[in-house]
Amino acid sequence: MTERKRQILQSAQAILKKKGYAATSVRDIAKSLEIEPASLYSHFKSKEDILKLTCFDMASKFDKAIQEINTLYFDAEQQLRMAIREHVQILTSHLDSAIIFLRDWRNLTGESHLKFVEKRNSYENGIRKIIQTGIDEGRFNESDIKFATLTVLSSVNWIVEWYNPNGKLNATQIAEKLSNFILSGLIKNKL
Amino acid sequence: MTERKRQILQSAQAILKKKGYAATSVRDIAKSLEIEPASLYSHFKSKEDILKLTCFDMASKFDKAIQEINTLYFDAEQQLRMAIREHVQILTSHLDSAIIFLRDWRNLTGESHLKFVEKRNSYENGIRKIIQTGIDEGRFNESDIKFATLTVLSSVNWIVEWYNPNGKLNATQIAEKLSNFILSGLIKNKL
DNA sequence: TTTTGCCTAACGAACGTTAGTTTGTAGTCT
DNA sequence: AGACTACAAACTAACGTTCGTTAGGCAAAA
Repeated sequence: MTERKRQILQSAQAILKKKGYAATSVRDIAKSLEIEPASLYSHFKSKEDILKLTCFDMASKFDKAIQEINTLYFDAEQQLRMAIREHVQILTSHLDSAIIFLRDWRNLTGESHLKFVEKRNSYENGIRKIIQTGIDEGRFNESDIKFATLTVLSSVNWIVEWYNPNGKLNATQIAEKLSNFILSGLIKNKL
Repeated sequence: MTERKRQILQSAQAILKKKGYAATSVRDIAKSLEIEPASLYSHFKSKEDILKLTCFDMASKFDKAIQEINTLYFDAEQQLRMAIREHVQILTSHLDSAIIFLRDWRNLTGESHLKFVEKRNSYENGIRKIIQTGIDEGRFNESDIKFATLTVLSSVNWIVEWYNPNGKLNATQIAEKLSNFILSGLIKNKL
């Protein structure tokens, strides 16, 4: 990927984040770069190509993170804390892409769509595995595992809806707060 | 609203849910009803009119629920449990509309957009007020109140991403599980 | 006889994309 | 140094399609 291509991609993502993929035209993207619409096709095969690159680039970041964590021999609580920290870190340090990744992946078509869902499920399984370990260890409540996984992911992903890079909480702080909140819901009561 | 209009609205919502507002054409909607695209304009002023009706109809349901709860003299925990139960109930019993409401409100333009955001903030304030009461009562942790509110709403709203009307959990059961999870994150540790 | 619900036909605008060409720049050879 | 080559990155012009929407009319129900 050339420098220029990366530059254009970034500009495109800023607009896609604002307007959403389906509501953004190729002409919108071109205008923000002050080039002609046709010029974009020197860099990308299609409009969907931009979406594809964005979604799969993010997916691979998440994939890499969860795989690393899954190979570490920490206990479930530590693993979950790490996973949440990494997740928040990825989301907040690529906010534009993250929003597109979370909202617009549905616009992927054909094989891309299938592959994306596959990757998403695989990540979800990584999180689920950690929670399952916590239950096996006797540390986490024996709750509905699917339910727990989705609740964890939902609260983490929703961050992009309100996160402000200039706000008082940085990524690490958010991750810690969220971890405390989530773990108090998972960890067995010590009464 | 005539019976026919309601019928068309419902059909439209089923498609909007699947494809998203921006990616759905008026022709798509018409085709599913086996009528001509132009015929839709006997019932609706515009495509956005359909979105507007859907979003504000849902908003008013949420609005009504939170206002009722806010006038009741229960403690914060009870109020929050009620709010979550009502919220889940509304989401799951109007799943198509709920998904459009949550995902596609950004496509509202002009005054509708402003008004919608206003309504959303007002609802958010209702939830925040309950949590604040819990803190004042000394029952909830003195956490970042904005953070807590958003985390509660995120986990509740994410339900629409995985809820299956034919699944083993009904709305009430989901609400209770979620309430337990959320409250264990909010309620002070009794150690 | 008015109203409701749909029709046909068509409008201009915007859409994603293509073909073919020009421009600027960096490196290479004489 | 100056000429030649190669390539990246943009351009102009236009393509066929789809978009949301309107005007005006027709048939059946109230």
